[in-house]
Amino acid sequence: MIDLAFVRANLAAVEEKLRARGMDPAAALGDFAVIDRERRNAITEVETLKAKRNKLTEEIARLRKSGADATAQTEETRSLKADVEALEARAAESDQRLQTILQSIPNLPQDDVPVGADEHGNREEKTWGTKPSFSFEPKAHWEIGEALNILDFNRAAKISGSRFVVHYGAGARLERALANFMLDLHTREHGYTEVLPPYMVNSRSLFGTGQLPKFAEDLFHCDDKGAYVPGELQEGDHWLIPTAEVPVTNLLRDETVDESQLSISLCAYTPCFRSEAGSYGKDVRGMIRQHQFQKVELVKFTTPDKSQQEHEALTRHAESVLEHLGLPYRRMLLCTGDMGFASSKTYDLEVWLPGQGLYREISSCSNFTDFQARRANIRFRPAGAKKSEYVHTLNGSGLAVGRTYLAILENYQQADGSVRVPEVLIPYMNGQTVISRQERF
RNA sequence: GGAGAGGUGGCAGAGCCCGGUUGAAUGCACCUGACUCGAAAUCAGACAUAGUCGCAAGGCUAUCGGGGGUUCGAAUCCCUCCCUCUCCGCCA
Repeated sequence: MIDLAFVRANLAAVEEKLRARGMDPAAALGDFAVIDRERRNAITEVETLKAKRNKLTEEIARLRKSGADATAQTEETRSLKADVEALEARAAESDQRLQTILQSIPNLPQDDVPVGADEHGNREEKTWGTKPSFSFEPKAHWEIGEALNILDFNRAAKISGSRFVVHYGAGARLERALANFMLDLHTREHGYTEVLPPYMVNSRSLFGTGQLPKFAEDLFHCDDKGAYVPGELQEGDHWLIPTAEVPVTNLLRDETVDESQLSISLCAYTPCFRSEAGSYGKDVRGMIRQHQFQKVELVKFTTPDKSQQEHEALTRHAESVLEHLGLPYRRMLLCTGDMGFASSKTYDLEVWLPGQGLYREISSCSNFTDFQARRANIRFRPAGAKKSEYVHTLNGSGLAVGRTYLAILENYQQADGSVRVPEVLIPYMNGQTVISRQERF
Protein backbone atom coordinates (compact mmCIF):
# COMPACT_ATOMS: atom_id res chain seq x y z
CA MET A 1 0.00 0.00 0.00
CA ILE A 2 1.29 3.43 -0.75
CA ASP A 3 1.12 6.28 1.71
CA LEU A 4 -2.13 8.28 1.77
CA ALA A 5 -0.34 11.48 2.70
CA PHE A 6 2.10 10.94 -0.14
CA VAL A 7 -0.67 10.50 -2.70
CA ARG A 8 -2.41 13.60 -1.43
CA ALA A 9 0.74 15.70 -1.62
CA ASN A 10 2.04 14.30 -4.90
CA LEU A 11 -1.03 13.53 -6.92
CA ALA A 12 0.48 14.52 -10.25
CA ALA A 13 3.59 12.43 -9.68
CA VAL A 14 1.51 9.43 -8.65
CA GLU A 15 -0.59 9.76 -11.76
CA GLU A 16 2.56 9.87 -13.86
CA LYS A 17 3.93 6.71 -12.25
CA LEU A 18 0.64 4.88 -12.72
CA ARG A 19 0.61 5.89 -16.37
CA ALA A 20 4.13 4.48 -16.67
CA ARG A 21 2.76 1.22 -15.33
CA GLY A 22 0.25 1.18 -18.14
CA MET A 23 -2.68 2.06 -15.94
CA ASP A 24 -5.25 4.71 -16.51
CA PRO A 25 -4.68 7.06 -13.56
CA ALA A 26 -8.22 8.35 -13.78
CA ALA A 27 -9.60 4.84 -13.45
CA ALA A 28 -7.15 3.81 -10.74
CA LEU A 29 -7.51 6.89 -8.59
CA GLY A 30 -11.14 7.62 -9.32
CA ASP A 31 -12.27 10.74 -7.57
CA PHE A 32 -9.42 10.50 -5.13
CA ALA A 33 -9.27 14.18 -4.30
CA VAL A 34 -13.04 14.43 -3.86
CA ILE A 35 -13.33 11.30 -1.75
CA ASP A 36 -10.32 12.30 0.32
CA ARG A 37 -11.94 15.68 1.02
CA GLU A 38 -15.27 14.07 1.76
CA ARG A 39 -13.72 11.60 4.12
CA ARG A 40 -11.85 14.27 6.04
CA ASN A 41 -14.92 16.44 6.31
CA ALA A 42 -16.97 13.52 7.60
CA ILE A 43 -14.28 12.64 10.12
CA THR A 44 -14.07 16.20 11.37
CA GLU A 45 -17.82 16.38 11.81
CA VAL A 46 -18.21 13.10 13.60
CA GLU A 47 -15.28 13.83 15.87
CA THR A 48 -16.63 17.21 16.81
CA LEU A 49 -19.91 15.63 17.77
CA LYS A 50 -18.19 12.87 19.69
CA ALA A 51 -16.11 15.43 21.54
CA LYS A 52 -19.32 17.11 22.59
CA ARG A 53 -20.80 13.81 23.70
CA ASN A 54 -17.70 12.92 25.68
CA LYS A 55 -17.82 16.28 27.46
CA LEU A 56 -21.42 15.60 28.44
CA THR A 57 -20.77 12.12 29.77
CA GLU A 58 -17.90 13.47 31.84
CA GLU A 59 -20.24 16.09 33.22
CA ILE A 60 -22.80 13.42 34.04
CA ALA A 61 -20.18 11.51 35.96
CA ARG A 62 -19.22 14.63 37.91
CA LEU A 63 -22.83 15.55 38.67
CA ARG A 64 -23.76 12.04 39.77
CA LYS A 65 -20.72 11.94 42.02
CA SER A 66 -21.78 15.08 43.80
CA GLY A 67 -25.32 13.80 44.05
CA ALA A 68 -26.75 16.35 41.64
CA ASP A 69 -29.38 15.72 39.00
CA ALA A 70 -28.08 14.91 35.51
CA THR A 71 -31.31 14.25 33.67
CA ALA A 72 -30.90 17.15 31.27
CA GLN A 73 -27.43 16.05 30.26
CA THR A 74 -28.48 12.44 29.96
CA GLU A 75 -31.33 13.40 27.68
CA GLU A 76 -29.13 15.58 25.55
CA THR A 77 -26.53 12.88 25.11
CA ARG A 78 -29.22 10.40 24.24
CA SER A 79 -30.51 12.77 21.60
CA LEU A 80 -27.05 12.94 19.99
CA LYS A 81 -26.94 9.23 19.44
CA ALA A 82 -28.74 9.10 16.09
CA ASP A 83 -26.64 11.90 14.66
CA VAL A 84 -23.40 10.28 15.79
CA GLU A 85 -24.39 7.00 14.23
CA ALA A 86 -25.40 8.61 10.94
CA LEU A 87 -22.19 10.62 10.72
CA GLU A 88 -20.14 7.62 11.68
CA ALA A 89 -21.68 5.61 8.89
CA ARG A 90 -20.92 8.38 6.43
CA ALA A 91 -17.32 8.63 7.57
CA ALA A 92 -16.90 4.88 7.46
CA GLU A 93 -18.26 4.74 3.96
CA SER A 94 -15.96 7.37 2.52
CA ASP A 95 -13.05 5.84 4.40
CA GLN A 96 -13.88 2.49 2.88
CA ARG A 97 -13.97 4.02 -0.58
CA LEU A 98 -10.60 5.64 -0.03
CA GLN A 99 -9.06 2.45 1.34
CA THR A 100 -10.33 0.53 -1.66
CA ILE A 101 -8.58 2.97 -3.95
CA LEU A 102 -5.36 2.93 -1.95
CA GLN A 103 -5.26 -0.85 -1.69
CA SER A 104 -5.66 -1.26 -5.41
CA ILE A 105 -2.83 1.11 -6.29
CA PRO A 106 0.39 -0.77 -7.09
CA ASN A 107 3.75 0.28 -5.76
CA LEU A 108 5.33 3.16 -7.64
CA PRO A 109 8.27 2.29 -9.91
CA GLN A 110 11.65 3.72 -8.98
CA ASP A 111 12.98 6.43 -11.23
CA ASP A 112 15.55 4.22 -12.95
CA VAL A 113 12.97 1.65 -14.04
CA PRO A 114 12.52 1.83 -17.82
CA VAL A 115 9.07 2.79 -18.98
CA GLY A 116 7.40 0.16 -21.11
CA ALA A 117 4.09 -1.50 -21.79
CA ASP A 118 5.02 -5.17 -21.43
CA GLU A 119 7.95 -7.59 -21.39
CA HIS A 120 9.25 -6.14 -24.64
CA GLY A 121 10.20 -3.05 -22.68
CA ASN A 122 12.44 -4.98 -20.31
CA ARG A 123 16.10 -4.12 -20.50
CA GLU A 124 18.83 -6.72 -20.68
CA GLU A 125 21.40 -5.64 -18.10
CA LYS A 126 23.95 -8.38 -18.57
CA THR A 127 24.51 -11.88 -19.79
CA TRP A 128 26.64 -14.54 -18.18
CA GLY A 129 28.10 -17.80 -19.39
CA THR A 130 28.46 -19.48 -22.72
CA LYS A 131 25.52 -21.21 -24.29
CA PRO A 132 26.44 -24.87 -24.75
CA SER A 133 26.85 -26.17 -28.28
CA PHE A 134 25.64 -29.63 -29.22
CA SER A 135 26.64 -32.09 -31.93
CA PHE A 136 23.00 -33.15 -31.98
CA GLU A 137 19.61 -31.53 -31.79
CA PRO A 138 19.15 -30.65 -28.07
CA LYS A 139 15.92 -31.96 -26.61
CA ALA A 140 13.42 -30.31 -24.34
CA HIS A 141 13.55 -31.37 -20.69
CA TRP A 142 10.29 -33.31 -20.77
CA GLU A 143 11.68 -35.56 -23.50
CA ILE A 144 14.96 -36.02 -21.66
CA GLY A 145 13.31 -36.64 -18.30
CA GLU A 146 10.75 -39.12 -19.57
CA ALA A 147 13.35 -41.01 -21.59
CA LEU A 148 15.54 -41.32 -18.49
CA ASN A 149 12.51 -42.38 -16.44
CA ILE A 150 13.16 -39.68 -13.87
CA LEU A 151 10.09 -37.59 -14.73
CA ASP A 152 6.55 -38.92 -15.03
CA PHE A 153 3.85 -36.57 -16.23
CA ASN A 154 1.27 -39.25 -17.00
CA ARG A 155 1.02 -40.73 -13.56
CA ALA A 156 1.09 -37.22 -12.07
CA ALA A 157 -1.94 -36.42 -14.21
CA LYS A 158 -3.60 -39.59 -12.99
CA ILE A 159 -3.11 -38.96 -9.31
CA SER A 160 -3.44 -35.16 -9.30
CA GLY A 161 -4.27 -33.67 -12.69
CA SER A 162 -2.54 -31.51 -15.22
CA ARG A 163 0.39 -29.28 -14.29
CA PHE A 164 1.92 -31.78 -11.88
CA VAL A 165 4.94 -34.03 -12.16
CA VAL A 166 6.42 -36.99 -10.33
CA HIS A 167 10.18 -37.41 -9.89
CA TYR A 168 11.83 -40.81 -9.58
CA GLY A 169 15.18 -42.06 -8.35
CA ALA A 170 18.15 -39.93 -9.38
CA GLY A 171 15.71 -37.27 -10.59
CA ALA A 172 14.11 -36.98 -7.18
CA ARG A 173 17.54 -36.82 -5.66
CA LEU A 174 18.59 -34.09 -8.09
CA GLU A 175 15.73 -31.93 -6.88
CA ARG A 176 16.79 -32.53 -3.30
CA ALA A 177 20.46 -31.95 -4.15
CA LEU A 178 19.61 -28.60 -5.72
CA ALA A 179 17.64 -27.46 -2.70
CA ASN A 180 20.41 -28.45 -0.31
CA PHE A 181 23.08 -26.86 -2.45
CA MET A 182 21.18 -23.58 -2.65
CA LEU A 183 20.39 -23.48 1.07
CA ASP A 184 24.00 -24.26 1.96
CA LEU A 185 25.29 -21.56 -0.35
CA HIS A 186 22.99 -18.87 1.02
CA THR A 187 23.38 -19.78 4.67
CA ARG A 188 27.13 -20.39 4.60
CA GLU A 189 28.33 -17.78 2.15
CA HIS A 190 25.64 -15.12 1.86
CA GLY A 191 24.65 -14.71 5.48
CA TYR A 192 21.05 -15.89 5.36
CA THR A 193 19.28 -17.67 8.19
CA GLU A 194 17.28 -20.70 7.13
CA VAL A 195 13.58 -20.69 7.94
CA LEU A 196 11.11 -23.52 7.58
CA PRO A 197 7.71 -21.85 7.64
CA PRO A 198 4.18 -23.26 7.42
CA TYR A 199 2.95 -23.89 3.89
CA MET A 200 -0.47 -22.57 4.75
CA VAL A 201 -1.17 -19.01 5.81
CA ASN A 202 -4.17 -16.89 6.71
CA SER A 203 -5.71 -14.00 4.80
CA ARG A 204 -3.95 -11.33 6.80
CA SER A 205 -0.59 -12.65 5.68
CA LEU A 206 -1.61 -12.64 2.04
CA PHE A 207 -2.88 -9.12 2.42
CA GLY A 208 0.42 -8.12 3.98
CA THR A 209 2.50 -9.17 0.99
CA GLY A 210 -0.06 -7.92 -1.52
CA GLN A 211 -1.60 -11.12 -2.95
CA LEU A 212 -4.96 -10.30 -1.40
CA PRO A 213 -7.44 -8.93 -2.04
CA LYS A 214 -6.67 -8.44 -5.72
CA PHE A 215 -5.17 -11.75 -6.72
CA ALA A 216 -7.27 -14.33 -4.92
CA GLU A 217 -7.91 -16.30 -8.09
CA ASP A 218 -4.19 -17.14 -8.38
CA LEU A 219 -4.23 -18.95 -5.05
CA PHE A 220 -5.52 -22.19 -3.59
CA HIS A 221 -7.91 -21.54 -0.77
CA CYS A 222 -8.49 -24.35 1.67
CA ASP A 223 -10.94 -22.88 4.12
CA ASP A 224 -12.46 -25.59 6.20
CA LYS A 225 -15.41 -23.40 7.04
CA GLY A 226 -16.72 -22.37 3.65
CA ALA A 227 -15.93 -20.46 0.53
CA TYR A 228 -13.69 -17.44 0.45
CA VAL A 229 -15.57 -14.24 -0.12
CA PRO A 230 -13.50 -12.03 -2.43
CA GLY A 231 -12.38 -8.87 -0.76
CA GLU A 232 -13.14 -10.15 2.68
CA LEU A 233 -10.34 -10.89 5.10
CA GLN A 234 -11.52 -13.75 7.23
CA GLU A 235 -9.69 -14.82 10.29
CA GLY A 236 -8.85 -18.43 10.80
CA ASP A 237 -8.89 -19.41 7.16
CA HIS A 238 -6.09 -21.13 5.31
CA TRP A 239 -4.46 -20.73 1.94
CA LEU A 240 -1.63 -22.65 0.34
CA ILE A 241 1.35 -20.36 -0.06
CA PRO A 242 2.13 -19.24 -3.62
CA THR A 243 5.70 -18.45 -2.50
CA ALA A 244 7.68 -18.54 0.74
CA GLU A 245 7.74 -14.75 0.52
CA VAL A 246 4.33 -14.76 2.18
CA PRO A 247 5.01 -16.65 5.43
CA VAL A 248 8.59 -15.39 5.74
CA THR A 249 7.83 -11.69 5.21
CA ASN A 250 4.87 -11.96 7.57
CA LEU A 251 7.07 -13.34 10.33
CA LEU A 252 7.60 -9.75 11.39
CA ARG A 253 4.06 -8.56 10.77
CA ASP A 254 2.84 -6.14 13.45
CA GLU A 255 6.30 -5.99 14.97
CA THR A 256 8.80 -3.21 15.56
CA VAL A 257 12.47 -4.11 15.44
CA ASP A 258 15.50 -2.07 16.49
CA GLU A 259 17.52 -0.60 13.69
CA SER A 260 20.57 -2.44 15.02
CA GLN A 261 18.90 -5.74 14.05
CA LEU A 262 18.65 -4.75 10.39
CA SER A 263 19.28 -5.99 7.79
CA ILE A 264 17.64 -9.34 8.44
CA SER A 265 18.30 -11.95 5.74
CA LEU A 266 16.22 -15.12 5.65
CA CYS A 267 15.98 -17.98 3.20
CA ALA A 268 13.43 -20.76 2.97
CA TYR A 269 12.89 -23.84 0.86
CA THR A 270 9.20 -24.50 0.37
CA PRO A 271 6.73 -25.78 -2.13
CA CYS A 272 4.71 -23.10 -3.88
CA PHE A 273 1.12 -23.59 -4.98
CA ARG A 274 -0.42 -21.60 -7.79
CA SER A 275 -3.75 -22.00 -9.48
CA GLU A 276 -2.39 -20.66 -12.78
CA ALA A 277 -5.83 -19.36 -13.56
CA GLY A 278 -5.58 -17.31 -16.71
CA SER A 279 -2.70 -19.27 -18.17
CA TYR A 280 -4.79 -21.94 -19.85
CA GLY A 281 -2.94 -23.52 -22.72
CA LYS A 282 0.28 -21.75 -21.79
CA ASP A 283 3.40 -23.81 -21.10
CA VAL A 284 1.32 -26.97 -20.87
CA ARG A 285 4.27 -29.20 -21.70
CA GLY A 286 6.95 -30.01 -19.21
CA MET A 287 7.47 -28.55 -15.81
CA ILE A 288 7.76 -24.87 -16.63
CA ARG A 289 4.39 -23.97 -15.17
CA GLN A 290 3.14 -26.24 -12.42
CA HIS A 291 0.48 -26.03 -9.74
CA GLN A 292 3.16 -27.10 -7.27
CA PHE A 293 6.85 -26.39 -7.48
CA GLN A 294 9.65 -26.00 -5.00
CA LYS A 295 11.61 -22.84 -4.53
CA VAL A 296 14.37 -21.46 -2.35
CA GLU A 297 13.34 -17.94 -1.48
CA LEU A 298 15.52 -15.10 -0.21
CA VAL A 299 13.88 -12.43 1.96
CA LYS A 300 15.40 -9.29 3.41
CA PHE A 301 14.16 -6.69 5.86
CA THR A 302 16.19 -3.53 5.79
CA THR A 303 16.19 0.24 6.24
CA PRO A 304 15.13 2.63 3.48
CA ASP A 305 18.67 3.93 2.99
CA LYS A 306 20.06 0.44 2.46
CA SER A 307 17.35 -1.17 0.37
CA GLN A 308 18.87 -0.31 -3.00
CA GLN A 309 22.21 -1.87 -2.19
CA GLU A 310 20.51 -4.85 -0.55
CA HIS A 311 18.51 -5.33 -3.74
CA GLU A 312 21.71 -5.50 -5.75
CA ALA A 313 23.25 -7.88 -3.21
CA LEU A 314 20.25 -10.18 -3.14
CA THR A 315 20.18 -10.34 -6.92
CA ARG A 316 23.86 -11.24 -6.94
CA HIS A 317 23.16 -14.01 -4.44
CA ALA A 318 20.61 -15.49 -6.80
CA GLU A 319 22.95 -15.10 -9.77
CA SER A 320 25.75 -16.85 -7.96
CA VAL A 321 23.62 -20.02 -7.80
CA LEU A 322 23.42 -20.06 -11.58
CA GLU A 323 27.12 -19.33 -11.86
CA HIS A 324 28.06 -22.16 -9.53
CA LEU A 325 25.87 -24.47 -11.58
CA GLY A 326 27.37 -23.22 -14.84
CA LEU A 327 24.02 -22.26 -16.30
CA PRO A 328 24.06 -19.37 -18.81
CA TYR A 329 21.68 -16.61 -17.91
CA ARG A 330 20.87 -13.00 -18.43
CA ARG A 331 19.65 -10.33 -16.05
CA MET A 332 16.63 -8.33 -17.12
CA LEU A 333 15.53 -5.10 -15.53
CA LEU A 334 11.76 -5.23 -15.75
CA CYS A 335 10.03 -2.22 -17.24
CA THR A 336 7.18 -0.39 -15.55
CA GLY A 337 4.51 -2.37 -17.38
CA ASP A 338 5.89 -5.81 -16.50
CA MET A 339 6.53 -5.42 -12.79
CA GLY A 340 4.52 -7.10 -10.08
CA PHE A 341 1.91 -5.24 -8.07
CA ALA A 342 3.97 -4.70 -4.92
CA SER A 343 7.36 -4.09 -6.50
CA SER A 344 9.17 -0.80 -7.03
CA LYS A 345 11.96 -2.40 -9.04
CA THR A 346 12.49 -5.96 -10.22
CA TYR A 347 15.32 -7.88 -11.79
CA ASP A 348 14.40 -11.13 -13.49
CA LEU A 349 17.08 -13.72 -14.03
CA GLU A 350 16.46 -15.77 -17.14
CA VAL A 351 18.23 -19.06 -17.70
CA TRP A 352 19.13 -20.34 -21.13
CA LEU A 353 17.16 -23.39 -22.22
CA PRO A 354 18.85 -24.92 -25.27
CA GLY A 355 16.13 -27.54 -25.72
CA GLN A 356 13.68 -24.78 -26.43
CA GLY A 357 16.15 -22.20 -27.71
CA LEU A 358 15.08 -19.44 -25.38
CA TYR A 359 15.65 -17.76 -22.04
CA ARG A 360 13.14 -18.48 -19.27
CA GLU A 361 12.61 -16.71 -15.98
CA ILE A 362 14.20 -18.61 -13.11
CA SER A 363 14.34 -15.89 -10.49
CA SER A 364 12.63 -12.62 -9.77
CA CYS A 365 14.28 -10.23 -7.32
CA SER A 366 12.29 -7.25 -6.13
CA ASN A 367 12.55 -4.28 -3.86
CA PHE A 368 9.13 -3.62 -2.34
CA THR A 369 10.29 -0.53 -0.44
CA ASP A 370 7.73 0.19 2.30
CA PHE A 371 4.78 -1.10 0.28
CA GLN A 372 4.49 -4.47 2.01
CA ALA A 373 5.72 -3.08 5.33
CA ARG A 374 2.82 -0.64 5.41
CA ARG A 375 0.29 -3.35 4.61
CA ALA A 376 1.84 -5.76 7.10
CA ASN A 377 2.75 -3.10 9.66
CA ILE A 378 6.43 -3.95 9.96
CA ARG A 379 8.49 -1.18 11.48
CA PHE A 380 11.86 -0.39 12.89
CA ARG A 381 12.99 2.13 15.43
CA PRO A 382 15.88 4.18 14.04
CA ALA A 383 18.76 4.38 16.49
CA GLY A 384 18.20 7.28 18.85
CA ALA A 385 14.78 8.10 17.43
CA LYS A 386 11.46 7.98 19.22
CA LYS A 387 9.31 7.50 16.19
CA SER A 388 9.30 4.23 14.30
CA GLU A 389 9.40 3.92 10.52
CA TYR A 390 8.38 1.27 8.06
CA VAL A 391 11.12 -1.15 7.04
CA HIS A 392 11.83 -1.96 3.43
CA THR A 393 11.23 -5.54 2.35
CA LEU A 394 12.88 -7.39 -0.52
CA ASN A 395 12.79 -10.86 -1.87
CA GLY A 396 13.93 -13.00 -4.73
CA SER A 397 14.03 -16.59 -5.82
CA GLY A 398 17.32 -18.17 -5.12
CA LEU A 399 16.25 -20.13 -7.15
CA ALA A 400 13.10 -21.79 -8.41
CA VAL A 401 14.26 -25.37 -8.01
CA GLY A 402 11.99 -26.93 -10.63
CA ARG A 403 13.16 -24.57 -13.31
CA THR A 404 16.77 -25.02 -12.26
CA TYR A 405 16.25 -28.75 -12.57
CA LEU A 406 14.92 -28.52 -16.10
CA ALA A 407 17.68 -26.07 -17.03
CA ILE A 408 20.22 -28.64 -15.94
CA LEU A 409 18.54 -31.36 -18.00
CA GLU A 410 18.60 -29.19 -21.09
CA ASN A 411 22.06 -27.66 -20.67
CA TYR A 412 23.86 -30.79 -19.47
CA GLN A 413 22.24 -33.30 -21.84
CA GLN A 414 24.52 -35.57 -23.83
CA ALA A 415 24.26 -37.32 -27.19
CA ASP A 416 23.29 -40.64 -25.57
CA GLY A 417 20.39 -39.03 -23.73
CA SER A 418 22.08 -38.99 -20.32
CA VAL A 419 22.63 -35.85 -18.29
CA ARG A 420 25.88 -34.81 -16.64
CA VAL A 421 25.69 -33.66 -13.03
CA PRO A 422 27.11 -30.15 -12.52
CA GLU A 423 30.35 -30.22 -10.57
CA VAL A 424 29.03 -28.54 -7.42
CA LEU A 425 26.12 -30.97 -7.16
CA ILE A 426 28.18 -34.16 -7.31
CA PRO A 427 28.75 -34.27 -3.53
CA TYR A 428 25.02 -33.74 -3.06
CA MET A 429 24.37 -36.64 -5.46
CA ASN A 430 26.47 -39.07 -3.45
CA GLY A 431 29.26 -38.81 -5.99
CA GLN A 432 27.05 -39.57 -8.98
CA THR A 433 28.40 -37.74 -12.06
CA VAL A 434 25.89 -38.76 -14.72
CA ILE A 435 22.18 -39.41 -14.68
CA SER A 436 21.54 -42.28 -17.03
CA ARG A 437 18.41 -44.09 -18.07
CA GLN A 438 16.99 -45.94 -15.09
CA GLU A 439 14.44 -48.71 -14.81
CA ARG A 440 10.86 -47.63 -14.54
CA PHE A 441 8.87 -49.40 -11.92
C1' G B 1 -13.22 -33.87 19.30
C1' G B 2 -14.30 -32.96 25.13
C1' A B 3 -13.20 -29.72 29.63
C1' G B 4 -10.98 -25.43 31.64
C1' A B 5 -7.89 -20.79 31.68
C1' G B 6 -6.53 -16.61 29.10
C1' G B 7 -5.69 -12.60 25.04
C1' U B 8 -4.08 -5.19 27.95
C1' G B 9 1.35 -0.36 25.45
C1' G B 10 8.46 -2.34 22.60
C1' C B 11 8.39 -6.44 26.56
C1' A B 12 6.56 -8.20 31.37
C1' G B 13 2.29 -7.34 34.11
C1' A B 14 -2.02 -4.68 37.27
C1' G B 15 -6.98 -3.13 36.39
C1' C B 16 -12.23 -6.54 34.86
C1' C B 17 -15.96 -9.33 40.27
C1' C B 18 -18.45 -3.61 42.24
C1' G B 19 -18.97 0.48 34.24
C1' G B 20 -17.52 7.02 35.07
C1' U B 21 -11.01 12.53 34.89
C1' U B 22 -7.82 4.85 33.19
C1' G B 23 -4.73 5.83 27.15
C1' A B 24 -4.51 2.70 31.05
C1' A B 25 -0.70 1.34 37.86
C1' U B 26 4.08 -0.91 38.39
C1' G B 27 8.69 -3.02 36.54
C1' C B 28 12.08 -3.61 32.39
C1' A B 29 13.89 -1.77 27.71
C1' C B 30 14.55 2.63 24.77
C1' C B 31 15.36 8.28 24.65
C1' U B 32 16.92 13.16 26.99
C1' G B 33 19.41 15.68 30.95
C1' A B 34 22.44 15.77 35.66
C1' C B 35 26.76 13.48 38.05
C1' U B 36 31.59 11.40 35.44
C1' C B 37 37.70 12.23 31.75
C1' G B 38 34.34 8.40 29.85
C1' A B 39 31.30 4.34 31.25
C1' A B 40 28.56 1.69 34.94
C1' A B 41 25.55 2.78 39.03
C1' U B 42 22.31 6.61 40.83
C1' C B 43 18.89 10.74 40.31
C1' A B 44 15.38 13.78 37.28
C1' G B 45 12.38 13.92 33.02
C1' A B 46 10.32 12.04 28.59
C1' C B 47 8.32 7.70 26.43
C1' A B 48 1.91 3.77 22.43
C1' U B 49 -0.30 3.78 17.51
C1' A B 50 -3.29 5.79 13.84
C1' G B 51 -6.49 9.47 12.03
C1' U B 52 -7.99 14.46 11.97
C1' C B 53 -8.04 20.09 12.77
C1' G B 54 -4.25 23.95 12.97
C1' C B 55 1.04 28.23 9.96
C1' A B 56 2.36 26.78 14.74
C1' A B 57 1.75 26.08 19.82
C1' G B 58 -1.63 22.78 20.71
C1' G B 59 -6.50 20.46 20.33
C1' C B 60 -9.84 16.56 19.18
C1' U B 61 -11.23 11.33 17.86
C1' A B 62 -10.40 6.17 17.83
C1' U B 63 -7.78 1.90 19.58
C1' C B 64 -7.06 -2.81 25.99
C1' G B 65 -7.51 -9.95 20.10
C1' G B 66 -11.77 -8.95 15.75
C1' G B 67 -17.01 -7.83 15.14
C1' G B 68 -21.76 -6.74 17.31
C1' G B 69 -24.94 -5.39 21.60
C1' U B 70 -26.56 -3.06 26.49
C1' U B 71 -25.79 2.04 28.57
C1' C B 72 -25.88 9.02 29.00
C1' G B 73 -20.96 6.46 29.36
C1' A B 74 -17.52 -0.02 28.25
C1' A B 75 -10.54 -2.39 28.96
C1' U B 76 -14.52 -3.44 32.64
C1' C B 77 -21.38 -6.20 31.51
C1' C B 78 -23.75 -9.48 27.32
C1' C B 79 -23.39 -12.15 22.42
C1' U B 80 -20.27 -13.96 18.61
C1' C B 81 -15.83 -15.09 15.92
C1' C B 82 -10.46 -15.74 15.98
C1' C B 83 -6.13 -17.02 18.56
C1' U B 84 -2.96 -18.93 22.70
C1' C B 85 -2.16 -22.10 26.92
C1' U B 86 -3.37 -26.48 30.35
C1' C B 87 -5.73 -31.31 30.95
C1' C B 88 -8.29 -35.54 28.47
C1' G B 89 -9.12 -38.25 23.85
C1' C B 90 -7.20 -39.30 18.89
C1' C B 91 -3.00 -39.25 15.80
C1' A B 92 2.47 -38.56 12.35
